[in-house]
Amino acid sequence: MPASKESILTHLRRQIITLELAPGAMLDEAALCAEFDISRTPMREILRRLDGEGFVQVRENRGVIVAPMDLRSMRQFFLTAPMIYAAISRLAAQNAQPEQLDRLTEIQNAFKKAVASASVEQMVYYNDQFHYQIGEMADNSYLQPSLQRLLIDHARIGQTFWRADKQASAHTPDKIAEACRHHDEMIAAFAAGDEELAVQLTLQHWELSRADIETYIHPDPLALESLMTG
Amino acid sequence: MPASKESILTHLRRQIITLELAPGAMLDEAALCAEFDISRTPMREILRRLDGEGFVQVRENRGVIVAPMDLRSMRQFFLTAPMIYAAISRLAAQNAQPEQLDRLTEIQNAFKKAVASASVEQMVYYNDQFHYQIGEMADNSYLQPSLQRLLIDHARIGQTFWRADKQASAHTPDKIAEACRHHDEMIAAFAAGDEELAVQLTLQHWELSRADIETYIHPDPLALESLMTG
DNA sequence: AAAATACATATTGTATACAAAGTAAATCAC
DNA sequence: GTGATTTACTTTGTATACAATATGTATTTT
Repeated sequence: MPASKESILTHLRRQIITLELAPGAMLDEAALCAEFDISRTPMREILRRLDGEGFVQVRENRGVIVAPMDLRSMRQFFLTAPMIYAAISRLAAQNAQPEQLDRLTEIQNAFKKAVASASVEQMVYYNDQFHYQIGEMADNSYLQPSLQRLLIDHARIGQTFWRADKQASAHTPDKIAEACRHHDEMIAAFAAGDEELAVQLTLQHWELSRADIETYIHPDPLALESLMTG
Repeated sequence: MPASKESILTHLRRQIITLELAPGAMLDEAALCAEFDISRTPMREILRRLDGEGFVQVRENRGVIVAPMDLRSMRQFFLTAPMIYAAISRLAAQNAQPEQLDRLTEIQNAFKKAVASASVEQMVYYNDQFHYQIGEMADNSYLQPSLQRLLIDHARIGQTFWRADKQASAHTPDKIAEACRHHDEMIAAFAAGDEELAVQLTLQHWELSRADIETYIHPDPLALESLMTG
């Protein structure tokens, strides 16, 4: 029985944001057709749609690759993310519908389960879903495409965030627990329609993630020095 | 001889932003195939790509329509456009490459010709190209998709801007001439790398357009009153 | 032996036939 | 006459065969 196109899209998106499919990796059309038991035509349509969403790049006559992650775009990411996230959160606080808040809570519960079971892939996935759902609540078709692109790279760049915590020592505050708390508080802010609080929490949440990524990119200089003098 | 896919894409994009293809209009796959002399497979690929770019909507089993323009999204447009335009302009001032500035000047020259010949469609098209090129100069893959969606609707909503001027009386300042001057000044600001000036000009440019659209949506109340009392 | 060309192979793009889904019209029941 | 159901038809989606393009290998040339 062939898989539905929607399920294949979801599956591939998930593989890409969890780095199961590496940035820049070649996607073999024929292999994917065999894997999901569909013919080339619908599979090609799926790949073009993923291209439109920013997950892959379709290159004329030269196959499809997972969207690459160069350091050059990193700078633009740090510049753009807080701006869009803040704008989206403000709109979400203005426009959130009850059913959407229920869905957000559902996702957050799934996220908490992932944290409890220490499953990095699940954490990455449900965290992404959480922020995607906030985008849905913002209900702004102009900002959504940018948000989606930011979330793809945020999930991939921030991968270390969820992994690194395993090594957290007793005196280090638990980043994941803090991120999780942010989520809960954000849900409350959206439900209350408190724009300012929602934006403030979003920026705190961003800062937590940003700082972690930065230290990963620019490791503690002392550690570097000890390597050189040791 | 069949048309190239790229030329078909350009052609359809242009028809959509100039309103030659009305928002919500059904696109007949078979008719398009015949018109451009290609088979369904590549035409379908073109339509899905236009969907990814926000020009059309592909609805499962129910055909393709030109992206609709509802009043609901209008509000989001007014909210989002200045924010994205300003951010894009700032980045363009930071990152503009000489060849990109040359291209921008070329487009502006074409735009001026369109103004001189009073061709509304050409004005709409080259104005769109002008702002799209600024997006290229900003060199930010995260913001670009949002900009593109804004430009599609800006071109369509703002259509009146270029048309209405024909009726401008002697005492009304010429909006089109002013918009054209903005363009020239923006090019200079980008070339000089003057971020603040670029942003300021962009917001002025936006305000000119915004005010025009607003008066079109909310016509002079006195005129309305005279209709009721007359 | 190194570079360049030509050939073989694999992969991507296109056309078309077939299947499935949706739409509209006509018939039938009430 | 109105509403529901069936049937014909149109449109969309999928599979597959064929064409064009790219890639890698072997052969030739210098």
